[in-house]
Amino acid sequence: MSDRGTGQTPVSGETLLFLTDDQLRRGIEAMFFAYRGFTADPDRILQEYSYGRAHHRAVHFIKRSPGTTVNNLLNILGVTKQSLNRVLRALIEDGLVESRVGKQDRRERHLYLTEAGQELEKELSEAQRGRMRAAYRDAGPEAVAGFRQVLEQIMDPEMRRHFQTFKEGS
Amino acid sequence: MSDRGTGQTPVSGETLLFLTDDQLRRGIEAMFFAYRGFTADPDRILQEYSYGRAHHRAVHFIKRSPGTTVNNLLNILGVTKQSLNRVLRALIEDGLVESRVGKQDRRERHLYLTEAGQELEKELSEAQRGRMRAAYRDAGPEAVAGFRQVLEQIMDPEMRRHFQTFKEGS
DNA sequence: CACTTTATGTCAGCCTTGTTGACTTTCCAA
DNA sequence: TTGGAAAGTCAACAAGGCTGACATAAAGTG
Repeated sequence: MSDRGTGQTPVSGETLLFLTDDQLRRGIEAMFFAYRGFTADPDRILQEYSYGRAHHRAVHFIKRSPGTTVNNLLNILGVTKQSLNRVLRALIEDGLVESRVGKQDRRERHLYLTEAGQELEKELSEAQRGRMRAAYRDAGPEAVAGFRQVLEQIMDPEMRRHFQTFKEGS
Repeated sequence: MSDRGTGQTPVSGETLLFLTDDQLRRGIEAMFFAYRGFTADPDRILQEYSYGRAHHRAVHFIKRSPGTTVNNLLNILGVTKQSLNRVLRALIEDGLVESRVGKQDRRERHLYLTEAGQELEKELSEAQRGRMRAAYRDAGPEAVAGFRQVLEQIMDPEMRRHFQTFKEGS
């Protein structure tokens, strides 16, 4: 151990070794490689339907919060309305998503998955969950708790808010 | 299948509750939101230089393995040579990366960061490490161990090979 | 009622970063 | 000497980000 990297200085306690630049770099690379795996299975399925990750994200969060408004989705996904609209238009035209005018506020559009949309969502999420389930099982419950804990800390506060909102809500 | 279709059904042992569809969904969303945070700081810096994430990735792995070949980088990054070439060309033209003809095999190009390249890399990685360090510190060493363990399981076997190669190498 | 704000949609155009395909040059190795 | 691997280039294209401008309808406000 000793040095490693450039910015190493002796640390006070041995317990802080996990904060060295080298450990952090490994964490960064783990995130990079893991994210590729994380998206690989849905990506393959999406290709068959000529959709992309953007469609997957929209479908996922509509499934998660049926009746969500366009604006809400915009905030969660962190893209422009033009970008999201392109994706939603395709999903609506293809009959996967239904857009209903709001009852209280008729300016709003509430988004729902159709039967076909539910099916695609199921196919995508089952593929993605399959990999996650295997990873969780191999790593064990304590590792999973740590995994979730660190991920939550990595988020921007605003994203964390979205994440935690989902946690409680339903 | 029994459970984990749509909702929750009793599982065999209480320890398996972390494998429910809902827990998996939370993990999936955590990955999504965390990855956004993970890339946010470097993205901001890159914008100032009119570079993108692709440039960051190239710079990161050249820093990690100085003298690596284009082909090696291609395998790690998982993109086409045309795509990587565009990025490398820009970095070379801007004087951040140096491409040296191989001595044994003169077809190969070995890639190195120049002084300027080192500087950009440092700026980017310090920003990214800063967030990771804070997350690690808040979560603690045991959580970090779990985090890394799960991420490694999520990777494709080939990516895991790359990741582990880096782990040992140097 | 008039005015403003909000939610949404849409058009046009731009950028990055990925793709495929075709082709060339270099040069190692059988 | 010839085949093929490594690298680079050119062209064309697509997804999915972005900005800016503008339209519409509905809600809110004075």
